[in-house]
Amino acid sequence: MRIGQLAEAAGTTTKTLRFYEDSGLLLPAERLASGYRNYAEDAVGRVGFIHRGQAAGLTLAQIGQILKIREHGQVPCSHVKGLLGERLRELDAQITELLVLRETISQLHEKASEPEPDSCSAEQVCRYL
Amino acid sequence: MRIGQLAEAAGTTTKTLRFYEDSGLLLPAERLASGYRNYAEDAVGRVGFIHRGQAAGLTLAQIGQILKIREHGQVPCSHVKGLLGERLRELDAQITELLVLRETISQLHEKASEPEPDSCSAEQVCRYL
DNA sequence: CTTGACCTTCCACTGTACTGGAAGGTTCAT
DNA sequence: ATGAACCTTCCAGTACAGTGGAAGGTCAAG
Repeated sequence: MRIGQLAEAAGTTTKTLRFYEDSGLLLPAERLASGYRNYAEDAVGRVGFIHRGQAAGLTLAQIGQILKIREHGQVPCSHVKGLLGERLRELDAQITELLVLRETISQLHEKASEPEPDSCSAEQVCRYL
Repeated sequence: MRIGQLAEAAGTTTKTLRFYEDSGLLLPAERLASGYRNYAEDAVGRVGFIHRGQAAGLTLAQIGQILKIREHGQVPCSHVKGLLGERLRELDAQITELLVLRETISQLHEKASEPEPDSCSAEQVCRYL
């Protein structure tokens, strides 16, 4: 199948597929006499794997690592487990941080809603921040 | 004060201060005969305001808007309130999204921890994703 | 008079995941 | 034979908030 058909089947664009090849996520495809890329059926699965990895919050670099391990004939299970655990810890930290920030902003927002519409002093930029 | 002293006093770098000037967040400073920037004392407060804005999750562009309003002699209170409200809604959406993602990854991670260390099929890249 | 710390401008690069567009080649239907 | 739809490569740009470095000017101390 040509690149446009793969893009259609995998739910992405030809631009993105070429970008994935440049990034080492897709192996360089076989070429037709015309120079067109000619993909095997399993390419759809590979792109699907990339999408599932992204949905799990992995970066393309991390997904690339998993793919490389698989290409070397090894099973990436434990590596994947490590990545997922790492991602989980990052997420927890990120969520905590955002909750703290939400609290801060919520307080500032309430303060800014108080009925005191005059007298911003000239020296400071804004008494709410 | 020269740029290095302002950077020291405000807890940032000279690079960043010049970048702020280029971005319109700091007004072009007065120059000494040597060409060196010569800042007034209140510049420290202005940089502090930028930092507080960032701590509240505003972008430099949004902080720049507030500063511009102030420069035009107006009070930015209601604008700031609007920005904070907007930021609050964005944060809530972001937090919700991350919690969903956390749940997804948590499940994948548990699945990857199950005691079934053999039999990754050859067709798929990894049975955990 | 030179060394070192400081300053100036300008250009390019960082990371992430693409996206846009130009210039040209291929394939197929009409 | 010509037009549309597809493909190729390569270069550049997006958003964000800076950071790195080169080439050169300034200032005080030794």
